[in-house]
Amino acid sequence: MDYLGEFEQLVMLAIMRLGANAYGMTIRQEIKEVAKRNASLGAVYTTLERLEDKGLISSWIGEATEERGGRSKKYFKATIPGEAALKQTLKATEAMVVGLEPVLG
Amino acid sequence: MDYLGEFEQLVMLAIMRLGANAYGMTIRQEIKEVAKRNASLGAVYTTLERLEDKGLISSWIGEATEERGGRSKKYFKATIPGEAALKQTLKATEAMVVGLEPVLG
DNA sequence: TTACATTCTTCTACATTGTAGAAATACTTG
DNA sequence: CAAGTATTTCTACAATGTAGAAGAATGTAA
Repeated sequence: MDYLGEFEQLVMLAIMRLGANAYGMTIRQEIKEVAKRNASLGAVYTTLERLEDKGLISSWIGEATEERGGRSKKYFKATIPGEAALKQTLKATEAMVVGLEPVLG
Repeated sequence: MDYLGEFEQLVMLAIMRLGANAYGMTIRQEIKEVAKRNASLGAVYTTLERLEDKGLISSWIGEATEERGGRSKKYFKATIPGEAALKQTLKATEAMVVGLEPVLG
C-alpha cells in the first residue's frame, strides 16, 4: 500500500463527505467550499479515474432521470483499500505535526 | 501561493521539527521514525532542492569541523513563505477532515 | 603524503500525480 | 429534430515523487 498525493487526499475526503451524492461536479464544489481550493473539472476527473484504476474508489452510473437534461451522473465511493490508504497518509502527516501546533497554529 | 505536495509537506515538517539540526540525513531519519515512512536520500535531496528553488526553505553550509570525517552538512530552515504555504496546505486538508473523525479514527 | 574509510551531497533518469482547456456525450425541452 | 444543459472524457503538458549511482569533502592510518 502506498500514499495518496495531496490532491488525491482532497478528492477522497470529498467523496466521503458527500456520501451518496459524490460525483464529479459536487466533488469539485465540496473541495472549493470546504477546503477553499480551486480545481478544474479536468483535474478532478483525471484524479478520479486514476484512483479508480488503483482500486481506491469504485463507481456506478446514476439513474437517467435528470431534472433539466444533461448526461447521467457517475457516482463514486471509497473502497476499503481506499479508506485504508487515506488513513495511513493522514496519519503520517499528523504524526509529524504533533508538537508543532504552537508554530503551525 | 500554491500547495505543497504530500512528500513536500513531510520534508517541511521534518525541517521544522529538527530545528537547528535539519540536514539531508536527519530529515530522512525523522520522516522514517516519526511518520513511519521510508524515503531514499535521493528523494529527500531532490525535494529539498525544489523547495529551495521555490523560496520555501533556505540553506547554509555547516562548519567544516566534523567529528569523524565526511563532507560538511548543508542545513535547512523554513522561510516565512514556506511556513505560510505549509499552513495553508495543512489547513485545507484539515477542513475536509472535520466531521469525518468517526470514520477516519 | 597518500591511500582509504566515512559522511554527506549532487547527478541522472524515469514514474506518478497535478492541472486545465477543449471536445464529446447524453438527456430534456421547444 | 434543433437547441440548451449538465456532465463526462480526451489530450497534453507541468510539477512532484522516487531512487540508484556518482561525486566531493573531510578525518585517519600506514
